[in-house]
Amino acid sequence: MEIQYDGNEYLPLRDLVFQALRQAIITGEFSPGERLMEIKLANKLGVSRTPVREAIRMLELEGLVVMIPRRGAEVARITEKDLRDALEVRTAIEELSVELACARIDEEGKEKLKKACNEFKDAIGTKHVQNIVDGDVRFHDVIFDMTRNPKLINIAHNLREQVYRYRVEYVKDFSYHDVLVEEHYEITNAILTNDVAKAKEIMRKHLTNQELIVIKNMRDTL
Amino acid sequence: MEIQYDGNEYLPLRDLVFQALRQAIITGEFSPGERLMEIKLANKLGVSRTPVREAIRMLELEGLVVMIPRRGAEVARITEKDLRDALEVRTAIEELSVELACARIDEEGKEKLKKACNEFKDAIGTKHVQNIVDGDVRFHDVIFDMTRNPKLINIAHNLREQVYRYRVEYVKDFSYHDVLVEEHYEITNAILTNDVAKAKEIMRKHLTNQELIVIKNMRDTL
DNA sequence: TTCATAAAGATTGTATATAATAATTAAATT
DNA sequence: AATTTAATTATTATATACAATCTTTATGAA
Repeated sequence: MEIQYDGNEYLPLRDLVFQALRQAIITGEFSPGERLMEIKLANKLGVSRTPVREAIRMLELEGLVVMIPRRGAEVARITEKDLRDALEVRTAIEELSVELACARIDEEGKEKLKKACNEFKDAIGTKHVQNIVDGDVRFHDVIFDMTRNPKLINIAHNLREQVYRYRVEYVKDFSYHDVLVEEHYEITNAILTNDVAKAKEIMRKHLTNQELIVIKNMRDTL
Repeated sequence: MEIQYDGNEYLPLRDLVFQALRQAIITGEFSPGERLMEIKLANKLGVSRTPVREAIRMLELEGLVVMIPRRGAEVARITEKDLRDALEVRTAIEELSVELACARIDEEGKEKLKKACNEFKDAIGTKHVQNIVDGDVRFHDVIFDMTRNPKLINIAHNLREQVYRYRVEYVKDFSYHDVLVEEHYEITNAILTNDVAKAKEIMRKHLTNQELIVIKNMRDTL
């Protein structure tokens, strides 16, 4: 875990700490249930307790840590129900997203979508988990961006974060890779041809598939 | 604005400050664009800057304040686009809610729903704005609760907060009151008879109506 | 007057200090 | 040995102190 200074822009330490801690949590560097102790983290990151505390407050609202009064923060333990709940909402958000994307897409959006779809296929080709996850994130992000609705984007990102750890597990199972690519292409074509109903239908199928597999993987892991 | 100690439970100051500030923002005690200065708030509430700062961090993630680096926090200015964006997502969330409510309702839920629906009618009868707003909140909360999905509930509450100020304005216009009561009854009946399609349809209409009127009111206010 | 510049003050950002509470260990008692 | 109690340590919660930056006011020159 390390603080990343990004470019020349000014960013308060709390934001850098927040990003560092978030990254560590969603990638699994911190295990669920693990306590986040301020002094330890502050020393590790080379800052004082103040920015660490503020970052933890932010992670709490993101749902990535839970606070126990007078005891501190610990990494949120994700239950199967939590996963189902998040995916239930996420499905509705992603369906809305493709609907809005169909309505608001422009030429630039079409190019970006095709590009992201092809790049995901390439990422699958590398058989490298992080590449694949990143490619998937970027594909869905292109669709989110086309909604031009920052609040929607915010919620979608937050829901993704909450299940990120288990989605990575999912991608490790190579047997689903071809289906994933196929579904992305179908979604892309439906949006490009403005077939709203089909786009929503496939997106729903895409996420339902994921849900089943992710939850199965989760059970196996435990 | 005042800190409210709630019962015997222990709650950190930051949470009390957070609730006090949130209340002040959504009720309009603080105007959009107004700066939130730490020392001033700390003195007003009789605490130090630390819990105030932490509360502001939380409000930032809720979208109720925006941070300008090295300048501090100010109450979020809500544009017409912000309202549209929030209501766009809220519609999808509320449609999902009635769908899930239909699937997961039990006897206790049915009673609660009928009760909330009747109490909303009574609240309208009082012609008292705060009563009406509270009654409306409780009605929709009963539906949210029936989803048994805490993440959905969280998101729904957050979206409500972001437009609360303007919804109050909306309720002040008495000419829509009868329609509101009628729509609540229709939604209630559709859920009780498990008519998912109708419940979703009316909920969508209910929110679209609101959107139009709230935005009209907003334009008039400015 | 108007603009530019400098000084003063106000405010946030970060660090540290103190207080209150929780967790752990050691001691004492049964 | 097991259990309770006391003492110690660790940790969070809150308050304050200091540093960096922004804002405002005052001053001077064109």
